[in-house]
Amino acid sequence: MNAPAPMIRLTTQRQIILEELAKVKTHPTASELYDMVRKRLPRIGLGTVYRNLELMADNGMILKLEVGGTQKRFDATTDPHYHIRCSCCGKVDDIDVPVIDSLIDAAAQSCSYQILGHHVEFTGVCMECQQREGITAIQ
Amino acid sequence: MNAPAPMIRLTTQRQIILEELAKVKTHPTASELYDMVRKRLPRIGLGTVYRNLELMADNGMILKLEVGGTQKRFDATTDPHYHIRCSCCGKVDDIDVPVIDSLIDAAAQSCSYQILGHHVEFTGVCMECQQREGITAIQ
DNA sequence: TATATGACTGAGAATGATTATTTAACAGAA
DNA sequence: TTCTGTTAAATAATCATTCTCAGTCATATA
Repeated sequence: MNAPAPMIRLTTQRQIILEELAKVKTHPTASELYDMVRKRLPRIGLGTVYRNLELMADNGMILKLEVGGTQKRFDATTDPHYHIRCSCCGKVDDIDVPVIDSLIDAAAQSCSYQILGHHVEFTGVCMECQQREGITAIQ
Repeated sequence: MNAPAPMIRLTTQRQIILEELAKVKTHPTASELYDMVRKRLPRIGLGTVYRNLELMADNGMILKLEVGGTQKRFDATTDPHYHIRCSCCGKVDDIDVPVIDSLIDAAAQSCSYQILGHHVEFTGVCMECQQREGITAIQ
């Protein structure tokens, strides 16, 4: 159903984007990644980063996280896992809750969509934001 | 932790936005809602729709869905339920899969976040898009 | 080695969604 | 009424993302 992953060439830009993404445990946005990559390739364009992230996601080399918040985030770890997003600072972390494969079957039985996948996103307040809240006492 | 819902006045604009939202089973975006509301209030501004949707969501009167895709969507049904999004046309529907409350506990035990909630989003291809694909044999 | 071809890049313009700002109208209290 | 704060409409501004285009690079082939 989805396009069968047309092989792509691993250019310098793509390689470095991939390396920088794999280097971090966070799930950077395109522009965070742009900043990271620019330290090694100062002349790279933001468009190139966007274009190649999209391309690599289509190829299954990386994961595009379409979670809440205003920006898309990317993840070098492609095996299925869930995420938690801090509703305070927007940070996204992996969360070690077992993936429930049976959800797919349940979904398939209760609607006419052809199911492709699922994702669970938790929301919460990260440790840093909890502490910061504690100090300033609120909001 | 979250602000304790400052009561808001139910102005004509707010009432009509709410009515139009409740009227449909889909989960319209702000601009879809803007088009719907304009049939009854031709002079309403897009900003007003955005402002009031945000306000009503903060108040717990409606649900703001921060699901994948580029636009936020809104839902007049506030009790917990999951959604499925068509990866082809972007449409979002409710899905009748039982909500798994125990996920919250599992999450709480496996990370240091203070958990606030969770959401499951399925992706798939809706009936209309399946049929359209069948015809044009596709993509 | 020269050259043709197509994939790829960087720069910047364009787009689309959302938020902020400004000014005016309005509701309720004094 | 007059004051004060809330809300609305219009519009400008912002932000993320995508698009366009001219130039560059990799590869293959003559």
